[in-house]
Formats: sequence, C-alpha cells, structure tokens
Amino acid sequence: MSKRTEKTIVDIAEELELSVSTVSRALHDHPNISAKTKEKVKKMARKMGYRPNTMAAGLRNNKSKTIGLVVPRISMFFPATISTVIQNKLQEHGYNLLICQSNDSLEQEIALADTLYSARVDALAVSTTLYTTDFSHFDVFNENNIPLVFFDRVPKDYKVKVIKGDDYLGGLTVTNHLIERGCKDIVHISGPLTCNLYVERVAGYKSALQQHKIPFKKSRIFYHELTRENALQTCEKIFAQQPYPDGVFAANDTTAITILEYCRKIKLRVPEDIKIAGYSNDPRAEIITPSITSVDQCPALMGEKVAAALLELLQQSKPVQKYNEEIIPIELITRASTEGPVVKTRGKKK
Amino acid sequence: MSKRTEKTIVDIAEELELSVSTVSRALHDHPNISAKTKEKVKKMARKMGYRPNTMAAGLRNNKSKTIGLVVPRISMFFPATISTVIQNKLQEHGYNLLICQSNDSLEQEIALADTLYSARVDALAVSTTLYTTDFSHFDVFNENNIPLVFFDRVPKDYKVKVIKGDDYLGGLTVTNHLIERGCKDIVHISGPLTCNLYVERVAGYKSALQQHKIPFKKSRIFYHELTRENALQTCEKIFAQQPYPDGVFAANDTTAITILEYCRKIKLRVPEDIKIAGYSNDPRAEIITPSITSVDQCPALMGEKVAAALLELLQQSKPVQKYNEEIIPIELITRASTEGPVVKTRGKKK
DNA sequence: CCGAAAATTGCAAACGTTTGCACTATAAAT
DNA sequence: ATTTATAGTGCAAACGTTTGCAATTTTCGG
Repeated sequence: MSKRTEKTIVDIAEELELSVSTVSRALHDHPNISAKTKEKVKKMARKMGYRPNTMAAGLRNNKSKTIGLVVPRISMFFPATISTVIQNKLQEHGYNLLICQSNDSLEQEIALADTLYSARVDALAVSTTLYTTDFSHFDVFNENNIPLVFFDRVPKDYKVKVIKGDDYLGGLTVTNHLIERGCKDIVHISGPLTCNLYVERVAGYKSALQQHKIPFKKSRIFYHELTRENALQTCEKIFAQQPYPDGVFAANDTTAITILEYCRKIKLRVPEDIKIAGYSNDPRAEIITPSITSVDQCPALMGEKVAAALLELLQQSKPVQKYNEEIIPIELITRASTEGPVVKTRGKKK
Repeated sequence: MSKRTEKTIVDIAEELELSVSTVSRALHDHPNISAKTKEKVKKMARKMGYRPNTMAAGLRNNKSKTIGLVVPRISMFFPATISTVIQNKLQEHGYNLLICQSNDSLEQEIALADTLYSARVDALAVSTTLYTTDFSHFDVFNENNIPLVFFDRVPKDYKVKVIKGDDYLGGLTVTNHLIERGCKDIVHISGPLTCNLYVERVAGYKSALQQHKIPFKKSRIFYHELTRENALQTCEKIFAQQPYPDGVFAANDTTAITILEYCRKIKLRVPEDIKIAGYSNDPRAEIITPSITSVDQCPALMGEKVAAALLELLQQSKPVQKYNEEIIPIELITRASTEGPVVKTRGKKK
C-alpha cells in the first residue's frame, strides 16, 4: 500500500538492533557471525519479506552476476539449442543471462555490445552477424578484462577465446560423400564469404573436388543469405538450363529443403536424378521425405563448451586469458536424399 | 593495464573542472545545460572512453531497464518465436530482456521469480510450467506494482494481465474438422490438466463430439507430457487392439508427428485409414509427408501483444493495472493428413 | 549602469550493499 | 586476578549515478 514498502538490510538491522554489517554478513553466512545471530537475522528477513537488491550489491562489488549472449536470432534451430544449454548451465551457477539478438545487423550488434557493457555483464558470449568483419566494438571487453567468448560465427585475427565447429571438415565430408555416391557435377550454395563458416565450407568443398580431380566451376557456386526466398531464386537459375547438376551441397538445411521441394515440383527424382545434402541437422531434415543428409554440429556440446569456457574465465580473476580455439567435431548424418550407388574413388576406398 | 581503468562521470567532471551534476545532466541532454557545455562534456566522454554504469543508475532510480521473461523452454518452436518478437520489440524501446527457462520445473520457476525480483526487473512476462497451479511466487511483483504479464500458459483465478490463445476454440475446431472429414472414433492426446491449455482443448474436443452426438469415451483420451517418448508409449496402447480409431487429435505437433510415423510403420494409411491433426503449427508439420493439419496460434502476434502490454503497463507509473484477458485468434491449417470425404453434419452444413 | 528575471551550474544527499578495520565481549592461559 | 588470544559485532567509506534546491552567472529592459 504505502510508498516505501521495500525492505532493506537496514530495516532488518533496526528491527533487530544490530548493525547493518552484521546483518549483511549473517545473510551471507560469514564465518565470523554466530549461529544464533544468523538464525535470528534470517528468520527476520523472511518475516519482513526482505529481498536482496542485486543492483546495489553489483555496484558495490563491481560484478553483476549477469552474462551477456549475443546471437543472430534466437528462434533459429542452431542458436536456440545452444542458447538453451548455455542458459541452463549458467543458471545452475547463479548467473543470469541477458540474451540478445542482432538480427544479423551489424549496427544492432554494435549497439548491443554497448548496452551489455553498460549493464556491466561479467562475461560475454557472441556469435556474430554474417557481416561482422571488424570486431572493435568488442574491444572494450578485452580492455577491461571481461571474459569474452566467441562461438560458431567467430572472428579471424582477433585475440579471443573461440569455440567453433569444424566447418572445413564439414564441407569436405559432405562433398566427398556426394562424390562417393556418384555425383560428378555438384552445386554448392553458400552463405556470404564475410562469415568464417562459409569460407571454410567452401574450402572443404573445393578440396574434395580437387581430391577427386573434378574441376571446380565458378558457375556452380552461389553466395547469398541462406533464406528460403534466396534459395528459390537460385533454383530458378540452376534449373534454367541443362545439364542439371547431379548433386547439391547446401550450406544450411532451409536451403536444402527448398531445393528438394523445387526438385519435386519439376519432377526431378531425389536421390535418383539428383542428390541433396544440407548442413546443421535441423529437425526438419530428418522428417521430410526423402530425409535429407546433413551435418550435425553438436549444438548441445557447443553450448556446454561455451558455458564451461565462460565459467572458467570467470574463475581466474586475473587476466590470464589466453587466445585459443576449441573445435567441436561434426558428424555426417547420411539419409535418403543421398542414397545411391557408392562409386569407388581412385586409390583409397572407404 | 592499471587497476582503476574505468572512467566515471566524476573523472569527466574533474577533467573539465565541472561539477558531477552538470556532467550527468549534460550527458542526458537536460534542458538547463547550455549547448556548449553539452558538446564539451560529450566530446570528453567519448575521448575518455566513458561508459555509463547501468547498475549505479538503476540503484539510484530504482529501475533497471531490464525486463524478465520466464518460459518453459526457449528452444521449442512456439516460445522461441514469441521470445524473439518480444526481445526485438523491447530492445527497440531500450529495455534488456533477461530470458530464463524453467524447464517445466516448478521448483526452477520459483527460483527464477526470486532471482528476477532481486535483479529488480522493471516488468515480468511469464509462460508457466505445465505444473504451476499455485502462483504465489509471483505475488511479490504484484505487491510492488511491478507489471506482470502472463501469456499462453496462464493462471486461473490470479489477478493479472493475461494474453492467451483461444484453446477452447482450437480444440473445437480441430475436432469438428475431423468429424466433418468423416471421423467417428477420435482419440485425443492431451497434456496434463494442470495446464489451462489442455483443459480448454479437451473441453473443445468434448463439445465437438457432443455437437455431433458422438459419445465421449474416457478410453479415447490420454494425458501426459507431450514428448516423443510418451507419444510412442501411447501409440502402443492405442494400436494394441482393434478397432483402431479413425482420427487422432494430438495437442501438439511433436505428438502428431510421432503418431504419423507410427502409423506409417504399422502400414496404416494417412489420411485414408486414419486422419491426424496436431497443434501449434510447428514448421515440421508442414514439411512432413503427408503434411499435418494443425492449429496456427499466431506466435508473432502473441509476442507483439505481450511486448505491447509490458510497455503499456510500464508507462502508467501508477498502479492502475487492471486484470484483463486478451485472446489471440487461432487458425486451422488443413493439410494432407486430414484429407478425405467431407461428411455432411446434421443440420448446418459448412 | 542597476536590478530583476532567466539561464546555468554546483552541493550534497540518497539509492542498498559490502568490507577493512577497529572495537568489545568472551574464553583460555598464566 | 591479569594478560592474551579469539569470537563476534559495529563504524564508516565506497561503488557511480541522479536530482531537489541553492548559488552563481548571464542577459536585458529601462
């Protein structure tokens, strides 16, 4: 009812005729406080409906018990899964998580870095925008020894802890798989090369072609944001003229699904006429008919690693933060969309 | 390098030989400060790398510019979509969002309410656990006039702002649809009745049966958490003996998908032998073959409404908060899994 | 050039905690 | 009983802002 209804430790102290410091210590189980006093204080705190004020404590301690997380979008499968894991893990350790999304806008990402620093997050985990190539908006965290961890979409040449998937190996494995299944003309649909993921997947794709002496053709690779709309446009281009490719490696599953549907529409049989593989192992890839071969990136494991890295960096109060890179393994999940004859590769057989 | 590297407005004031209050006001574009001073202060702030400390401001103002969000899981389609929208909307208005997940554990939900109150969130949005029937852990928000909005999974008899889908209508519509398509023996797989969603969907299901003079059989309805594992167990029961049902209304799409796959396995044809409908319009429902009829709950719209409600309640500084309920419409999305002859219903035809 | 109004700026308290240090009471040792 | 160690408690400053009010400066009409 009344205005000043919030109880503070000062109120408890007055009520109990103790000092504020004693109350504070009692509530925190400080060893110097007698058991009786602790009991008394805690009981009174409960009775008065006392609630600690994190902001006041944070100001005093210079730590907020809050960690920031910046991802492109929280509703996409991969970041959502990772966020879930991180959130649960940190929650267990008494940290709150400020989850923010950049919507793949560099401008928003910069603003978020600013806001999260102002909130004095104790640490920050980031998966960048597709278009982030300059990382100076994160400098302030490094300068102030605030643990900073990048994952999945990570910087090049930026001294910071990095946890990423093995995208080169992923690209290589998928492409090799398609080749082994008999594909000789493989289209690759990639995201923009401003993002490390796609640079590496493309590199893997090219390596695989080279290993099998298949010439790389510039016309067989496409770069754009991997949305359904863009994928459709690319389909129009790919299937505008013969010969059609006999394999498609899409750098995400939304794209792979779109291609599959397009093929169905133009009466191309998958996998008989054309084989399709995606990336990220979105739940939809498993469920569509035919199910789509994809690359599992172990999002849960990545989330664990990110959380662990954050917690570890938070431990070591001193700024020992070493620059290092952790690679999360990938696993090829082969499904119906790439079934077909396994063709012997020259020399080494599978 | 050095320890005390954080710049504060005190530092700026000293550097400029101004008072702290002037600096504070200048940075906030207070009208009483001259244009020259503002310029000078802002330039110096930039130069010194000053970053406001939200915690200090929050302590003084008694507002954190942070809003709490509690959902069962952030990686599930429906809450993820809603969270995305809420987050973006609030971000636009300068609020941070503390996203937390209860993992459908009442215990965790209680702990989160506590933590978020301690963080002095300016408002709170909640979609409860499946098992939350007592809401007293949220009392403290009401008592202190902190805007509190429940959505989707909402309380009964708790004086608070509520935004929910029309689950009764949803249940009714789906069941009517199945009946119109010729089903006469419809199984309903529901979540636990501790959650409003399922109470209402069941009520809708029963109403539809009644309207069509189809007897309700207790043995044709199942209650459990709607996971894949549980769905499989239920399938075992349903198809343990003849006669098989000719329609299934599952209260979520994960369950519907599981049933569909089970039917496929035991060579039941969908929709010829049995029709299946789900709920929530998960992206997988559209993509599976046959595609599954489901109920679109307009998550984006719900997110908008929640964000709008929060912002509105934050406006009115006075505790005028009226208890009211907003209903988000639903839309039946009919797909292949329920195709078949439309049977005339007695009297009113579609 | 004077005085009053208007425009700027400064003072100091407050927000709720935590914590180093000093202090008092109690227990143990002589 | 006196000293010494130990356990328990209190004082007061500090964290970085914001803001009501007072104080100062500027502007300007006359």
